[in-house]
Amino acid sequence: MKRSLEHIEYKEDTESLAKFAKALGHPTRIVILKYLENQSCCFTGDLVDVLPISQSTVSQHLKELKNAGLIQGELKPPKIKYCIHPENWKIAKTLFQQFFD
Amino acid sequence: MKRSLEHIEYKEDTESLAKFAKALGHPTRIVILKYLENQSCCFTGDLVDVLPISQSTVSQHLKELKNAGLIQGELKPPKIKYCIHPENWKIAKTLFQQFFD
DNA sequence: AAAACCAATCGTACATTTACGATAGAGAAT
DNA sequence: ATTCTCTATCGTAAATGTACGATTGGTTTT
Repeated sequence: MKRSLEHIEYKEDTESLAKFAKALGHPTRIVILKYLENQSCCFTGDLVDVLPISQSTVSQHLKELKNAGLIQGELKPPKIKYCIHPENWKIAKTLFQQFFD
Repeated sequence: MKRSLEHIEYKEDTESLAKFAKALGHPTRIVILKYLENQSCCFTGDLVDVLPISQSTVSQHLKELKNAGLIQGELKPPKIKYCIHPENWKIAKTLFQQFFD
């Protein structure tokens, strides 16, 4: 019985696309990204006001989007300004376009 | 301390996009869908031969893709023929296009 | 009728995700 | 220096995801 998850090798594009897709795989994160697309940028607090979830959960979702490379955070003390990460956003867009032909 | 996960209401398009994205959120499923896009259709066994994972795991991934509506299965005894679900595929494509502008 | 084949499902183990409240830490304002 | 504000992180609980081998069930072939 094998009981430790093995990691399998995939092509880089496949991994990237899956990573981006995974980041998009929660409605809250879709809302956040749509918000950022309209506003171009915003602070964490703005999202906390808009979303029906706690501050810590919003922060967690932002962290995941950041880890996936879809957004970036800039220190604007005492706040943090989040924006779409333009280059990676473009890469993601291209990967999805290619994927769907 | 609240310890049961609440489900929050989102717009239908947001939910749909997140659902499709979630289904795309694993490299194995990306590979399966790419395979289906090229071949147009295939049997479970074909995928088991190609992928470095067990039959039951492949079956599980197929189930998730089916639940997300991205593929459909047709009985071709003793096999099962899987194809892209054209209508939903188109919907997914459109949602991603809209999302990325 | 029995054997063979294919693929779904079951049972299980472990990892990851999602949510919360509480706490911490960095900077600004008093 | 102390207080206030904002947000990340910690700790925790519950749900979901990912993988496997074993089993089951339907269909075909023998």
